[in-house]
Amino acid sequence: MNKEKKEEILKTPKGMHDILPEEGRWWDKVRKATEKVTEFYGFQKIETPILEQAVLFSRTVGEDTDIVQKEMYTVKTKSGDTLALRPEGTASICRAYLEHSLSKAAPMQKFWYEGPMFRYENPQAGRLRQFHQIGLEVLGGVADPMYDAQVIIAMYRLLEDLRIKNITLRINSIGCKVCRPAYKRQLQAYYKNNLKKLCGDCNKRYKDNPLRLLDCKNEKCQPYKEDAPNFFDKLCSSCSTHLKSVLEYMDELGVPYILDNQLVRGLDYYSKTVFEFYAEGENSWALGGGGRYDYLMEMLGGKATPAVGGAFGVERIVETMKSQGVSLPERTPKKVFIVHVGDLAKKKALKIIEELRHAGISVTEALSKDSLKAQLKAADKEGAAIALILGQKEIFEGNIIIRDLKNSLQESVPTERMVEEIKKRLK
RNA sequence: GUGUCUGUAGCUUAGUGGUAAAGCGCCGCUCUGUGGCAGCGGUAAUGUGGGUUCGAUUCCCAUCAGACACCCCA
Repeated sequence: MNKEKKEEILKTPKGMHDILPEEGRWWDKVRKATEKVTEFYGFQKIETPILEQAVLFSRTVGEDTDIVQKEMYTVKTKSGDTLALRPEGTASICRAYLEHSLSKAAPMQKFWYEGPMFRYENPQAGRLRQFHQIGLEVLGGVADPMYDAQVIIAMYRLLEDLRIKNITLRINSIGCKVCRPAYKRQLQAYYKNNLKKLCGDCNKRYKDNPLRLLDCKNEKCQPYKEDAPNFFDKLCSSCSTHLKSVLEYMDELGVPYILDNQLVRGLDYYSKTVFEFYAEGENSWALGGGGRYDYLMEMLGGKATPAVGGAFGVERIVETMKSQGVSLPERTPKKVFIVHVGDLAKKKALKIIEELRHAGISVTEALSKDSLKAQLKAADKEGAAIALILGQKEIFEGNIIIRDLKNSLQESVPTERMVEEIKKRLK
């Protein structure tokens, strides 16, 4: 194969990465912590396909959002369906919930998921084309702010368990279909006369998504933000009490938060509570976020169903753990290493490995090396405690040498007593 | 989609318009059935394509990839 061809083939697609064993240890840590937290708070694991009907996302995430318009990977199947690599998890969970009529099983259910998500963007810090999310969802029941609080607390505890420091929680309410449109109009009315003085992005926002006007970082636009109508004052009474009780729960649980009226989430399906987690002073991007989405099921043609959830970016969590100096547990070396001398012993060694497996003793080897020296060196590097040495002489006598690698003492024992002797020494 | 910077062994980094260095790693030898230490040796690289030049890893252009930022988001 010529060189250029090879260069092309041996490359992950842009913005997508292999997770090599060393990196994978961080992921394992996150996974284990997630399993513990979700189990404790009663979330059940759910897995959905990575590909879904593209319309599932355009309906829910929003036809006009960047995620759908510019960032979705779509695939035409041979039968003419348009599928999409999922850009997020919530829509799939809701689809499954409706498809299998899960609402009939219990009034309220909690699910969690993990897996790769895909967005076609330019990669940069904390942003990839294939990234992984861990998400929690509470579906059904009533739109009780307690559930908002539970999702938040579970996510908060996960970050704590992972020893992430300076966790900042930002909360806001983006209202409901009663107060949000009214607020949007007021905002537009307020900005209307100043459009010429605003940046180009804000002019677009004015039309498509007025809420984001408050999000602009352009200097030109800052002066106008101060006097803009505040959503807190314009929330309807239902939204306003909902937000208040979520905050009360946070106070009750001792979770610090910042009430951030500039927090606006980019997905259409949110209503009322929205929140994001940051590792303050570490990165500009959020570790995760979420909110309430009481209208999502209806968007999919189902019955109106209260729902709230949130998701973390696994890569972002791992990055933060690394930069904050979170430690990884020491690798636990295999205790027993088998060494052979000569071809006959090599064959016999394979059999001994099986014997040890039956006895529940895990063992490593470097049977590809032939010299005794090289094998012992490898044993040392593995950090093994015991080396089993098997050569012509031992096979002939029906023995095996058990060598203690710490103090270099060794003893030849009959093979029948091998397991027993190893167990004695490992204690 | 836009902008800025970067691309040298497996990893971390030197360096030069004229034979491309080192540390770590890996393999081996010193030590022919006994590891850790040490000494010695070996392994392996200028992302890709083009241009300028007698000669390019170095300069120029393109491209790809990466980093960072905008946009947006996990």
